[in-house]
Amino acid sequence: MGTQQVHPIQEPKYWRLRTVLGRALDSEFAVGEVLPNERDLAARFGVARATLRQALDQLELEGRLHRRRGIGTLVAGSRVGVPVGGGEGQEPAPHDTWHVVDHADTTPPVKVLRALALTDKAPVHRVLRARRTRGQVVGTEYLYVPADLLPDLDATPAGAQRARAVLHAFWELDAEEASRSVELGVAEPDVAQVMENPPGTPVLVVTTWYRLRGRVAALSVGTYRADTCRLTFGEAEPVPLAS
Amino acid sequence: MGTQQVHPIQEPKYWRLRTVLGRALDSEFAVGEVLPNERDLAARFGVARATLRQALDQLELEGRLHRRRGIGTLVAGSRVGVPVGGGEGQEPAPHDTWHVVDHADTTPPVKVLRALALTDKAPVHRVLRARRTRGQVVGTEYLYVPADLLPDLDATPAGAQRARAVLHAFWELDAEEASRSVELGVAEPDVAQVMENPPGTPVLVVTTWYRLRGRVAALSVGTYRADTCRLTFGEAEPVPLAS
DNA sequence: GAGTGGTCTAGACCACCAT
DNA sequence: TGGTGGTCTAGACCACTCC
Repeated sequence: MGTQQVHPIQEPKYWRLRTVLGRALDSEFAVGEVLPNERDLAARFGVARATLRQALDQLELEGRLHRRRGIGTLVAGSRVGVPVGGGEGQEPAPHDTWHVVDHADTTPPVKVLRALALTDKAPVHRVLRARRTRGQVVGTEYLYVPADLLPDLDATPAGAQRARAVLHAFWELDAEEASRSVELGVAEPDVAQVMENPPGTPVLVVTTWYRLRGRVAALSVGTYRADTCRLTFGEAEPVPLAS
Repeated sequence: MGTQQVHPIQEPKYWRLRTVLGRALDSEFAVGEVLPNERDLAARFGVARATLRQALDQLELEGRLHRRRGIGTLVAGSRVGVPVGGGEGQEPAPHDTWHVVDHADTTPPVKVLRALALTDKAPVHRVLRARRTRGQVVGTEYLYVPADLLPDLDATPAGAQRARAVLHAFWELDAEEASRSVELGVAEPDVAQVMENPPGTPVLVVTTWYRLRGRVAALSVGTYRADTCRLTFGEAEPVPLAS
């Protein structure tokens, strides 16, 4: 049988490593436990450190590992469910809170301007909030509201105080959440800083269109840590899917 | 001023490169255009190829680039919106179709068993479908239905034919979509093959719980290409957010 | 065969954290 | 001060695609 293949599909080393390490995480490690360091692990499996790191990158994308510089590589627990809408009767749990960070009148990104059908001269409120679950910052949100939607807003306060005023005024408009989308992105430095995360970290970007009197009135762009978050829609899941 | 800092925040080279290349994509390249090859780009920016590739990895995560072995690195268009639920009146567009691939009676993953409150002895239907949008496979779905929910199913057909029979029988139950969640994952080899994608590609994993007569009756696990998909909920967005 | 991205190596140095 | 992960280098070879 001279045509027998030793490598049936030519599986890369790092993918094989990912599988092996993943099984080890299931059977031999507890959540929060620290793995051997990368140099030792690489030596143990007979690969270069860069190859070992490729395998760890995969497991980190899956939310099964956390790596902290100066500390080590830790086994992650299951992701926390973060309600992002759809469930109309959802009352916020006490361990799930918003923390208003800041307000600005800066010009929004071009994408936002286009979605709101505005020119770059139109004044727009931008409110930055951070979302905390069990003490951990899991995500941030930029809310963009055209200023002419809130004519009765007094101009005196600034910063977080003004942000709260904008939020309350916007809530009183009772705009409808018309649509929502989720896609993958990476954390820009501004949100990364709020999320206590390095820039470039994978994030889930949630865009919400608000409608008022048949028109797109406002837009919010939420950014959630992809490593620790599982976004939930509708009611909370009947049974947790923890591993 | 001897304490002046030359590198205020010590920005990594690959992050700076990502920003520079990202701007170049906006201003100097058209969708579908091929970038210079990695060796030339690395030389042009005076970095090692591995560093250049780190920057390209980031841009690929953001869905701004596609890399094809043997071809080159191409500028990606905006992501395609894929409706995944919530919009009750959503009629499927002609360019958005499901293609039933296969049926199996294999034991589901442990996570699924636990969510359905089943033992690993209980027979469960597993239907695999692929979702196509404009000729491109954008995602796959495993639907898990306990066999005792479909007692009237005749046992004769097999493969895709049986899969369709299971789907129709399940639809007639008219189960309620109780909850839904989205998280980040990587493509396992089985779904990667259906999606015409290499294993390890980032994907958005959509889990849907179906409820029937107050009980969790079935579960579906959808897997969508994170590079090309933007998942949409509710109505289609009023204004596309294309760049 | 020539050109592309994908994988892998063996090293080096840096930033961060604990002690 | 020593250990950790993060970054970066300069190469090599492989798999795939097109001509």
